Amino acid sequence: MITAILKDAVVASLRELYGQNFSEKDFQINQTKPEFEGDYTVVLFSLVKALKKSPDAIGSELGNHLLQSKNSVFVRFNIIKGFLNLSVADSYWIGNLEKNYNEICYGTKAMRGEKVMVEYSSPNTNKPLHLGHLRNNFLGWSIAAILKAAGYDIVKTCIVNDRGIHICKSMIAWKLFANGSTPQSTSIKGDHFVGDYYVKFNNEYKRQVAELVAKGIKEDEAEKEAPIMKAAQQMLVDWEAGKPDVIELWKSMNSWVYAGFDETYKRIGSDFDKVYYESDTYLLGKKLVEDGLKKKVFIEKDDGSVWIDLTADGLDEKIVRRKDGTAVYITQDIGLAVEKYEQYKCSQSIYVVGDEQNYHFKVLKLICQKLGLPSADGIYHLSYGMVELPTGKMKSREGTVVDADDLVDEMVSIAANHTQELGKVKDFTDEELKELYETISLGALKFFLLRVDPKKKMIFNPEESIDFHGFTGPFVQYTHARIRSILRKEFPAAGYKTQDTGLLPLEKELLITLEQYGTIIEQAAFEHNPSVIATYAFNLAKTFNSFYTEHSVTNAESDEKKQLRLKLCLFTANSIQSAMALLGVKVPERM
RNA sequence: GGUCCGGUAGCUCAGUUGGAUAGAGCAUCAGCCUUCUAAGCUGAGGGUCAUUGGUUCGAAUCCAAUCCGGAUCACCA
Repeated sequence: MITAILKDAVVASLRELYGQNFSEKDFQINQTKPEFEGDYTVVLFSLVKALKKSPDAIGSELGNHLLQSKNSVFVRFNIIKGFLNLSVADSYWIGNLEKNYNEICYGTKAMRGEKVMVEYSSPNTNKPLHLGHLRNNFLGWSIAAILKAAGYDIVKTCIVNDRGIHICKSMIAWKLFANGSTPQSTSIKGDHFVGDYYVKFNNEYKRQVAELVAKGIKEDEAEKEAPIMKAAQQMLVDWEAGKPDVIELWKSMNSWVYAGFDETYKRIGSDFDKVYYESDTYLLGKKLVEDGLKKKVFIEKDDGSVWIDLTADGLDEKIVRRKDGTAVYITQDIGLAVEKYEQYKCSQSIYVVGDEQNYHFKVLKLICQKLGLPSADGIYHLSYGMVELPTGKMKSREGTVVDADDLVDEMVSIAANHTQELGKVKDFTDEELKELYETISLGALKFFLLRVDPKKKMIFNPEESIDFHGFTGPFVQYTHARIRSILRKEFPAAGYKTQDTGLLPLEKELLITLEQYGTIIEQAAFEHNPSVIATYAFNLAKTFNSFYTEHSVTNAESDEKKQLRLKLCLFTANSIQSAMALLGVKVPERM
């Protein structure tokens, strides 16, 4: 890659010129700003002190030396105010084109034999998926794809929170209000069906609390005493005791939810290599508490509860076992971390979980380290910000949650309307149209959620539907479709070797952008950040569109140019397709 | 209160191992379809990078203080 070549060349030149050893970190390489001549720039200021020379003197000596070095790919240079601007030979860019224009794996790294686990999605089984889950799912899936492209073996997992008081609430409400109805009998998608009973529980609960308060009972007292809440708590006890009718109801309600989730997962493209269920894992970690006590990492208090003191690390005391001997959330996670490690031996274990749990994962990693677990150092919390509405956080109690299925449906219908208005695919069959609408609408949605830095919370305004113009998925998809349209007319001729005939500015700009793809994948993988890929795909499409309006491909000035541009088209289309695939976005042949 | 994260154009976001005149998209305005798909292209306007001070050749970027917003600090998960 050119930036790596340049860095090495500068280090070598500095050594030969001045007899001093510098490293890549002692100077900076930038892409040259468009208003100056050149392709890449060496910033000279940082070398001034060590060399005791003016930036201009270093620049001219370094520039000349770089040009004269053996096999140099640099052909010209100029120095402006301490910046050494270098021009790269056209033959370099054309060489990269020739080598990779139809290389499907372009930009990806060789497998390095290292396994990484990505846990994402992790839903509760008492309500359907919402917009926040979509961000989680798209992020997790994309990070897995990016790391795979960067040469890691990937294990995708999901932990299903299928037990606890939340699911008991849905179960109680179903028993009280459903009269035996089911998703089948009501034709409601299973996860929504169960979610509706969760809502019914809360409504009834609120009513009962209000009733008790009206009778003169204090509010916090009423919240504990409401019969429906007591029933839910009793149900949790019965569940843990394995009471057959409770278990049976729990199984069937969960199975309804899974059927609903599967439908959504299939539609949005989420998949997992291994699914863990909390009902299987919630007892894990108890043995580790014993070990921790022996190692004196944990301390037992008088009431029998077990704690870890993390105040020395700037955190608080944290409970790891209740006084009744039961495990808490963090204990399960310690246990599951060990189980995962024993099963897969991954060197890194990524948890895609919202930033509200930053503290939890800090504690988790620290405890695992103190216990000396081999899995500890590989724990990485990929923390992402909440998706908020312009009015603030989404709240299920206030009915401001954006439902995932509804949102996808709405996007599909917008995509359908828009496509029909444009009328470019009138010859498509119904089947093809349906597929196209899914491709465009999910492309818009995924791109929208992934183009923002995961760490940052983001605002979604349901009033303004997600755009199809500008920095969006459909923009990139459209560019791809346009290119494929050219390639259907004509394809690069076999065995035609492109000559170095002088590249036009837009041709070169496109080649430079294409050359950066490998570096971009590395960066996205290193940062665990799909937005790097989204930005790149957009820039590539934008650059191509400028080229496209300025220069004709099939009616190029010469055969020579036509072949060059056909290869450029194929190279760009392949790269767009590949980059978008890393985001989980498909690109259509026509739209 | 402790800890952590954020504040960049009217809106949504890039840019933060310190580098050239702070960039995109949307929205607004002005142009471009007899030529490979106008979901496109070209251009214009729009900024006290929250505030103040410091570090230095150079600060949106680093440091300190302040203001504003958010998360978290459960014998919930």
